Amino acid sequence: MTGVLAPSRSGMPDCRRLNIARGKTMPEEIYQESQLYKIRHSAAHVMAEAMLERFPDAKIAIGPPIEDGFYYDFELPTPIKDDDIKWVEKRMKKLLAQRHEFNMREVSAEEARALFHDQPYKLELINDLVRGARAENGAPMADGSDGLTVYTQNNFTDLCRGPHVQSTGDINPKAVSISLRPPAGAYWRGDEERQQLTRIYGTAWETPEELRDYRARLEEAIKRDHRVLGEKLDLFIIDSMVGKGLPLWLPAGAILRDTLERWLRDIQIERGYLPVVTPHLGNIELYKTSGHYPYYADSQYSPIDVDGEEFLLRPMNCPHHCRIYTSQPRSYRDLPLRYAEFGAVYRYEQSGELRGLTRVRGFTVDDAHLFVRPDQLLEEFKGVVKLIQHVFGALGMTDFRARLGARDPESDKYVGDNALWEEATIAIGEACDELGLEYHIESGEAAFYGPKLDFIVRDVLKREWQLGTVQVDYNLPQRFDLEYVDRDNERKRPVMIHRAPFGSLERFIGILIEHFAGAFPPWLAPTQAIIIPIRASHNDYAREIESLLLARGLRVKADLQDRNMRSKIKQHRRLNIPWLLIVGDRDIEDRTVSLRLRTDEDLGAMPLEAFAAAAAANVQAKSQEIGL
RNA sequence: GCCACCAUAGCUCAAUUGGCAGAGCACCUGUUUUGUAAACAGGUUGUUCUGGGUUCGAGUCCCAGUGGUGGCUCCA
Repeated sequence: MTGVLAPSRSGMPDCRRLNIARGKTMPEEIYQESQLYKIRHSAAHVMAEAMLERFPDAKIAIGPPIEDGFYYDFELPTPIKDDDIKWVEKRMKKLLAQRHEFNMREVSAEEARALFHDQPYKLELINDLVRGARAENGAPMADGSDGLTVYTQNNFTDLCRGPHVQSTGDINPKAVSISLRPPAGAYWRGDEERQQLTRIYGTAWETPEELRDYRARLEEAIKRDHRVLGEKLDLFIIDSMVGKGLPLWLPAGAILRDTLERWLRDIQIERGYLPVVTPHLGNIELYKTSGHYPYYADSQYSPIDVDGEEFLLRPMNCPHHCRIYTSQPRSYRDLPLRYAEFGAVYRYEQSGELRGLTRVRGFTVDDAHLFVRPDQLLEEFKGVVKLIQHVFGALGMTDFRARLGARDPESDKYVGDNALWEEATIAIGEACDELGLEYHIESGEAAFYGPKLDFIVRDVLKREWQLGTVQVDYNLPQRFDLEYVDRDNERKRPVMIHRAPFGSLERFIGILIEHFAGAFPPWLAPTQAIIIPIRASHNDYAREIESLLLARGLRVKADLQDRNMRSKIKQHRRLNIPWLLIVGDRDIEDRTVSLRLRTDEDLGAMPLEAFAAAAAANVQAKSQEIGL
């Protein structure tokens, strides 16, 4: 399997641009050929027409279809209000019902400029198209200098390559909405330095039923949002007095986190990793030496003065690990050295970027740095990829994409020798090929010091998040002057591999909560079983079971509250506890537990010892099933 | 950081044109002793995010700040 060149997320300024990268289940090419695509593209034009009626002085930018809908960007003379949106939506539906035809016309650059003489964004696009500018993915933005086309429906003409539906009558007004998502600011051409426009999002489907389903899917998604479940299941809070982006782990969440941490730590020890522990601060010289200091200027906190020396709250762990490497002379026989640490790091993130557990200001990287000889690079890299595949696989997380982040040849933000970059990029591709891992290459997604392989998943609202990552680095070994003495007694430079299978505990758990919709497999469930006595007279037996199961290493609790059994069942069902053990007279007599699963399946009475053994085996096996 | 929106009890939400701050769940007390999705009765719970302003009177209107949501940019 070879990598395919995929478009970068930004910089395709024509109106066919898709701003959300698509998963492999819905190939972009197929979408672009679909009727739905034409409907959404056309709906965007109709929305623009209605917007221009509401805001005659608005300047129009671009309006492409996206996943689940479309948007159009405008420069507005006044801020848009909810009433404006309502008006535009109503007007839009009327225009759709009027069955206006979409007419395509080829125009010369001259004509196009005349048509859009008062539309600066269109003029900029025309100039780029005429110059034969290429999008970042290398695709021509127009077929040739005279290939400009415009589409007109009713009183609105847009510079556009199409395709469109025949007539607005092909779009069901009841399958269109622009009020599901609020308007957003969006920079012209995705460039923070340029004008911020107002983006109006819409959604359009072939039938009203599809729109209804889409709304229902959104509502379902909210229910499994990790922030909603985090509160419902008492996993974590983010407290405004502690600070935004600084999550506090509650006991249940801390158990989940600790379970994952211990699991990965054990796997790593089996694979020859060595634990290290390093502090959360470091002298600023450390980061100047590593070269992170200027590169991370925007994302690190102000230095802390300690007796006249400056210290940084660390934004990454690698420099500390490099200093451990240099603390002793190293032989070729020592390599590879794999230093692992669950290392807390702190990064300044703009307030608007913060989000639940998936984007925070203090997080823990399940970090490791592998110091390897060049001849070990490929094998070690493969070992790391296998480890990540194992981690994802064990959790049933199959819905990810792998991205090979290569350097952007246009940019000068990278350090290091071109030949080494080339070599490392090829090595990563080879490793993936040998492991049968499907991936695609994206230029501009590399770290500043080297190419990387990232594992990317989508959350419930289809946003993409980078989790696991493996990065090859020739730069830090040089900056820290890392060496080993080779077989021939020559001092040589090792290569570094940075890797984090989870990426960060915070983000990973956020995604994991959504992946399981809060119903964790028993080995991860904060409470694995709850024992519910039917009457207070059964409390002693419940306590006895509790001790017995605790002694078997299970996380269980006897619910001795003075309330009836049915209300306890309801309460614990809500918390997604995998196993409910109901005990009454019959159970005491037979030394059984009556097992009810959180799926509401009633498995009936089961000998206590049999349950204990089966539950322990289930947890031991990290089973995804809760049936015993 | 930027654009738009939002903020009422622990949670989910009410409160007419500016006119006594409420309900359900949770929690507490009592009664009830229950075999698989909410027993009954009573009770507690508020700086209506904060600070100003307008008004006879502000949860409601205005300004500023804080926090949150959706998006952009950025990112583990």
